[in-house]
Amino acid sequence: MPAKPKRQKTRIEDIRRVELIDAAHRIFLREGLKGLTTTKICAEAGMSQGILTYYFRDKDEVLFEMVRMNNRVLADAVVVHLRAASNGWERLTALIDGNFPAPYYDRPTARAWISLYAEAAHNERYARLIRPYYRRLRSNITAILKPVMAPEAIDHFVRGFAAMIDGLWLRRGHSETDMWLDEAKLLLVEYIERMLGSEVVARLKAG
Amino acid sequence: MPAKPKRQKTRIEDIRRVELIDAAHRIFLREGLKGLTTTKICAEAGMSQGILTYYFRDKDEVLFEMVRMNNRVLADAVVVHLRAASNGWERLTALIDGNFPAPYYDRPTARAWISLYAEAAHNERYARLIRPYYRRLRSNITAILKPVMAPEAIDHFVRGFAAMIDGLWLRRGHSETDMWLDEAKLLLVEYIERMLGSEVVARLKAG
DNA sequence: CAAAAATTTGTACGCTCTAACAATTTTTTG
DNA sequence: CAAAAAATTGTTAGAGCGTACAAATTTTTG
Repeated sequence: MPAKPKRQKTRIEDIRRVELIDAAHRIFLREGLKGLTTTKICAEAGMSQGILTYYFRDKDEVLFEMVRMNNRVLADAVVVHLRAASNGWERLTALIDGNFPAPYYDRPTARAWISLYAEAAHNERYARLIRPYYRRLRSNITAILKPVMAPEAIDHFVRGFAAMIDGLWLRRGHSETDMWLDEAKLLLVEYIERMLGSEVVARLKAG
Repeated sequence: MPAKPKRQKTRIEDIRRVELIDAAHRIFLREGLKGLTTTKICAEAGMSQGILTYYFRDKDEVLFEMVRMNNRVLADAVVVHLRAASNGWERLTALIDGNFPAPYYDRPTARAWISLYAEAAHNERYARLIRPYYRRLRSNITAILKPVMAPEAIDHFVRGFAAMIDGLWLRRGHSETDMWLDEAKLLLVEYIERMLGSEVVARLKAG
């Protein structure tokens, strides 16, 4: 057996994979999970049918890579926001900004992700794809609130906060006019303020 | 042309339709919208394949009737709760009870309805099926709050409240343990209390 | 430049689903 | 009870899907 079974790979493999993932992402936003077929992905990428299974095991691997890429981008954005924050309150609002990225809180995006969530409900592999998102949200909030709140109170708050975030995305997908970015962010800020109470908020703003 | 084109129908048509709708409902809760196929519906009802298109135009008509039946049952339950309420505050909590019927706030139910919502996002006919639910919720809340709040404030509140309800259902579908009935109701009651403020709540409880 | 490897194409198989429908059985009617 | 109507069955056509794969093309290698 050779010491170097794989030589330095040409970059074309990486290029094609990214092109296909991008194409899948466009279809996904446009037509949801149901409309995401191999034929459409390849056509959108300007390639022929068979190429997909040459660069990926199957269609799901394209989808999974797409979701992972998205999660990574979102998580990085949150980190950037968090770094810029100078106290607990700003770190909380940074989480809001991170979960509602300005240009992407639109109906197609909301619709697409809802379709993925729906599938995840009956498919464990899809469910595993989504869980990291919540784990990170939970751990971020917990870290921020730990200095100023009791653990059980934090858990209770996180459950409500997470539900609110999900609900605001769901409402966004439901109608073109029923929900919009500023309103969603305002509702979340109000939620934090009223649920934590002015005393905790003051302490958050202090440190 | 005869004066009576349709004579007194035998009840068997109504029986079969209900049986098929019930069967569809069981499949729907068990496997979601994606698992709801004509073959499975008929098998579940103990009939043969072809019978479905004899009593319904197509599969979607079964689904639509199923949803309409469900909406009717839910709406009736809300009305019962509302009748028993003696002031504004109780009417609000009655809405909560109506939207979270004790034995049905479980994972299969949540999953199933999420799958329907996902489809509605890309299918206008499905979307029309769901809208009445929100219209009723909105109009119920508005009627309750009109005496004690400004119209714009009511709209703002309703958007948050509706998002919270949706989010709590979404969270319920996501995991077996992350959300449960008492916690969901508590979060909603807290939401109302904190968002409306003690003064408005006091006035609601007064009348 | 020729051989080998990598890349791309187009086709085709097997699967699942919906809806249509002829054929059959059961029930009602006169 | 026989004819007509209603109810039910089982099959099948047709469309869309994912994936496998042989063949063709392009690029790399020596």
